[in-house]
Amino acid sequence: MSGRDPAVDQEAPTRDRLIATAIRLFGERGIEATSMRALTDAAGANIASVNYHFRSKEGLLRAGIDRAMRALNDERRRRLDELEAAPEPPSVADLVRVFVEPGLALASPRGQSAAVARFIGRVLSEPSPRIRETVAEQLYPVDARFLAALGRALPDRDEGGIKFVYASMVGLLGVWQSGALDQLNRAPGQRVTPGTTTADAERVIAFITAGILAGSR
Amino acid sequence: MSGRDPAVDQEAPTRDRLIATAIRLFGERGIEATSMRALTDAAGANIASVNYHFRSKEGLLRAGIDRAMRALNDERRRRLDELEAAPEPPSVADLVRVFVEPGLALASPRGQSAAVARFIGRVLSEPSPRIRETVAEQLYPVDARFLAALGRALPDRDEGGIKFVYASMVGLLGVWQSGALDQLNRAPGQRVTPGTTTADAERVIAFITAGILAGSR
DNA sequence: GTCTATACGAAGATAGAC
DNA sequence: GTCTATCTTCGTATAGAC
Repeated sequence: MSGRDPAVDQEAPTRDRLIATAIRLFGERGIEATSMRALTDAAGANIASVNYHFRSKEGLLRAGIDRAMRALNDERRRRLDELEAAPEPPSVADLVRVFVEPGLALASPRGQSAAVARFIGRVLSEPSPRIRETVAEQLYPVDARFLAALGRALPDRDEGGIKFVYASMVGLLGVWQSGALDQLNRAPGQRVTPGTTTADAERVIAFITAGILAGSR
Repeated sequence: MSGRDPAVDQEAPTRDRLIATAIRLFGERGIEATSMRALTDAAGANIASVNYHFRSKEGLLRAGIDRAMRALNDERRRRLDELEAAPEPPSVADLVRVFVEPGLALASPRGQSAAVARFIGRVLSEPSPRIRETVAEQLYPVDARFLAALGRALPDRDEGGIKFVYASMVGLLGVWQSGALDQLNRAPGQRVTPGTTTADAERVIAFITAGILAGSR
């Protein structure tokens, strides 16, 4: 494992190169499977730079979560603002679309979108309580707004019911983002199908919308 | 970390004690977070016994997946047999129930059910290709039967559509089994709510059933 | 303020004695 | 089958150069 990652801007400061490389490699290979030596090598940085800038591998991971999820959640908030500026209140289908689309069609300046999406999907399924805490902190401002909007769109549900359907949406989106199901239903040894395409977005939105609406009619 | 796990039968052979302890500790603490030294200590075995019986930590994990998922999938197949013995063909709701209920209400002789469910949820979100392969092998015989049954219940869908809804069901169940969403929507610092209860099973079934049926009407 | 060379303890894996 | 000793690689810490 030697040589730099050509997708990383070598002119950027070390700190930024480390975060960009972390999102890419954690997304592509997995977090545990990526050693700090391979990561700093790909970023063109010294092994000790991680400790200097982030204190630990987990600190670098948190910085990656911050960067990747902040952009995503800013976009979600922006689109929710638009939706709520309209005269009629948003439907459940509208809310699901606004939450899911930015996740499935991540726009990234350096074309890292697939790796970023996988990174977020992986982070959402991390068992470590500290990572979960970081994710929850990033998601909390968005959580609050979507839960309120869902509550208005589904006045017959209690708080537990709203939280349940919101968590199901977040979880299912994370599953698709992580590509965890790409290997499902293959005969043993058969090769893996590509991954979620943007064409699948409509199916994901339809599935989640119907799931949320279940029981209201 | 010293002392044996009281829940593990000390009379059982070393190999079985290791598998039982692995399912329990991997489920409770996470796979990466469980060291082989701590695991063998809890199982009352020597550190080298893992290498002898399973060649590696991953080999032990695979044995745990085999044991935990085989019981689950046997139960699914048994209930699917019952369903298909009836005169009228099973509905989508029936199929979802048969697949989801054994996952959410795992019956275990030693009351390890919660740990087993979390173990399976974690395994389903493992990024390692070799673990995914093992899971896919275990799931494949069940996959084939459920996909066929879903195809019969939804004659208007093509193969891709059937695979999509099946994968969504597997993924969403895994999310709930892993408890990954317990921490969602808490103010930062707030304590974590318990976990999925059996009472939630009906909501999960309703959500998935509606999601699968979306687009057929 | 940044970055590098180097060292330390713990992890998983393994060889060979018993 | 089981155990001790040992190997490599991991994440992390520190001293000091620029």
